[in-house]
Amino acid sequence: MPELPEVETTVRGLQKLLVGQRLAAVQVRVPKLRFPLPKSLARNLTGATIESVTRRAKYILIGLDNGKTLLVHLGMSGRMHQIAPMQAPAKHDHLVLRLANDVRITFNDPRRFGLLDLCSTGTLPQHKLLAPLGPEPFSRALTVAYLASSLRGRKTSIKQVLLDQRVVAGLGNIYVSEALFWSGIHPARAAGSLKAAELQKLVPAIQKVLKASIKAGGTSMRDYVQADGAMGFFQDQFAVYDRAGLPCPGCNCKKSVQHVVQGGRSTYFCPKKQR
DNA sequence: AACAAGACCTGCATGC
DNA sequence: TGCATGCAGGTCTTGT
Repeated sequence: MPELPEVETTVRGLQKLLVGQRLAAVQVRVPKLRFPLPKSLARNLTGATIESVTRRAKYILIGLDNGKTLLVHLGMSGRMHQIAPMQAPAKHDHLVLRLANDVRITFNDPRRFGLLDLCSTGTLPQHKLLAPLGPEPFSRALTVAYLASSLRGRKTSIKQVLLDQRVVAGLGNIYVSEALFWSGIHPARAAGSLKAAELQKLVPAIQKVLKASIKAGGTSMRDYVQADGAMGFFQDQFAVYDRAGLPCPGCNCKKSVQHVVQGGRSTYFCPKKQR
């Protein structure tokens, strides 16, 4: 589920709830997510005070005053949000954090593709999962020149290459379809065949789509909610994603949006506007 | 090195 | 009603 906008929205919500608070109790309910949880997780978290909540790609980074950082990835179906103080843990609440002020935060993930890990804050950049990540979409490092050199010679479709977190960090299946639509690029084009003029449209299109979604609180299709439990509303602004057979913005014809499968994943596009 | 396919999970919608 | 099937916002691992 969660791509950059959903993770960013979650981070912003968690910042308000967590920063400056001490972790009074940490309950690990299901120890096996994508990887087995570190055995020392609860021990290292309990009693620590949260100094920061930030994001790198689709990872949530929770910085503690004991020199450790909790790394959270939401996988396909994960969420982190507040639950009522007396409420019993729900199914798939794998980790429950109780703060000294009695606020409780759960990590809930039915499919368990998510992960939790603990890392020394000082060596965070070298973490095995963070080190290979490409530039953040809103950073100066994401330039037309960078993309041109990353895509050069690649025969894989631009759709699949943009899902590669080593190329650009944070895009997922929804926002790649949306960004390609707004840049007028056909998703099946070989990545290496894109012209500089097209990359010049792609970079701002990526930023525009992500920014609009963050503003809408992310996309809520089935699982996702913000940290305070509220839904996101970007699904109401989809140009093409999940809209097979419907008109795209700017096409007069009904049925302009096509659905194809690339690398086993759904892609949506308008064959009239995307070449 | 680049690329494709398989693997990991649960839940839900669909169709028989 | 039950059951089988396919699909879902991710990404690591394995094999060609």
